[in-house]
Amino acid sequence: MGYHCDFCGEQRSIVYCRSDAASLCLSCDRNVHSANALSRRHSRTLVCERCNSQPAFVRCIEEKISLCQNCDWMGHAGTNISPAHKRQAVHCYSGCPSAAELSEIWSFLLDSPSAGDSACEQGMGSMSISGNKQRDWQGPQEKNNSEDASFLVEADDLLNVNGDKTVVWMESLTPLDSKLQNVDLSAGSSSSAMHKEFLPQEKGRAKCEDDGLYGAFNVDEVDLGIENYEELFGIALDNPEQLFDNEGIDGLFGPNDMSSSDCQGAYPPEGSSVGGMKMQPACSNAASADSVISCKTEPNLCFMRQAHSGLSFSGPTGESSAGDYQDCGASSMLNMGEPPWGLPGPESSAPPSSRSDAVMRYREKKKTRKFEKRVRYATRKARADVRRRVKGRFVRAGDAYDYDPLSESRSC
DNA sequence: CAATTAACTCGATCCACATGCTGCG
DNA sequence: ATCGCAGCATGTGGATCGAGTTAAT
Repeated sequence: MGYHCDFCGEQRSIVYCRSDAASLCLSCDRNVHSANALSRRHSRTLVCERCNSQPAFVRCIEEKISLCQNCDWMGHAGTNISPAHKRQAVHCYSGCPSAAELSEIWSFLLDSPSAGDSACEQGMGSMSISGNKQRDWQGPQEKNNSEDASFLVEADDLLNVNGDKTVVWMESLTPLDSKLQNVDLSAGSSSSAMHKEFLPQEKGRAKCEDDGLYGAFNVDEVDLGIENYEELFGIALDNPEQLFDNEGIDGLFGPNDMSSSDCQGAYPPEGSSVGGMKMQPACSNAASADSVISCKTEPNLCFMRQAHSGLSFSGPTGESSAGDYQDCGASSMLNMGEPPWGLPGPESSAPPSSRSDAVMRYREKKKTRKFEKRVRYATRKARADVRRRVKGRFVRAGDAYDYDPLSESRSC
């Protein structure tokens, strides 16, 4: 994955789409994700400006750079150089927001050196939105959800509570207060204190409580034991293995990895919402079902703020291990309010065929999923890449070898 | 329907050695 | 507090093996 847009190959990549596993410039992002209703659901975020290969997780205000969790850790918590840098959560979005809306989401975007180049400005400029912008960038599913009074409080009601729609979905975008900004992100800092302090959803929760909206759903310290899943999801599985089978977990949490340390999220009942805010797992790293099942959770929920705009955000992951693959993009599936395999339930009117189709899609997705190996020391990798081998094993310098990565030749 | 076999998948293991890390003076 | 040094631990990729799973008979 490189510096340039995976689609056009010309512009600099700005956003990362997990569903497509692609880095895109803003122009292509809009083109690609406005193609159809499904692609509109893809959850995107900024691409890490350091490694250019991972979705950004935080924005370093001091350095004016968006970083994935690993780069953030390497650059901040992992060193003594700049642990005190103020950082701001980078949120995901879905749909097809306009340039203006994106700039509201990521106020720093236009100030960014990377985003400030002509190409990107051009990209943003091209993202003009027509009169009915809401329709333009709110996926049908979101609209359906919004229209479903049984699941979502009417968005306007929510707006009335807050008075200003901007407040609704921008509140968590404001820089964390100094105390929170300097949170220790060092590896292994998976303490509950960290999660509770750092995650903006806590802040959001507080606000919801203020609004009297949150009370309906309190998942503090939920133990995601097996028995709790049914409660949490409010569903009766016709086959419990659906849920605990990897397939099911994959479907629930999206196409990516979820390490046990990541799966701090508690997952509300399918399609549930709190005052118009849909819950979304803050992380969707791939996971063994076991790790998900066994993890004691912090209230690391990611609030999908689907206010009037229909734009959805998710907060940063509560991922604790820098070595894990990060994913701030939550499962768009969960967001869509429909389980991938079409769970039975009153809200699910999908025919049996679509259920099997969904299962097939997830099997395919699972097959093609790549578990990228993290290389900690590039120098060692470089050496290993050129080291001669015998049957895959390294050989002493000068010894006979049967494989030379450099020349692809055999000495014997 | 159960048992057997083949095909397939996937994780663990091995190797050498430069590099990174730690402790000590 | 800082620097240099020595010694140890680590990690890197490709091939292979074995256990487990799936499909076919």
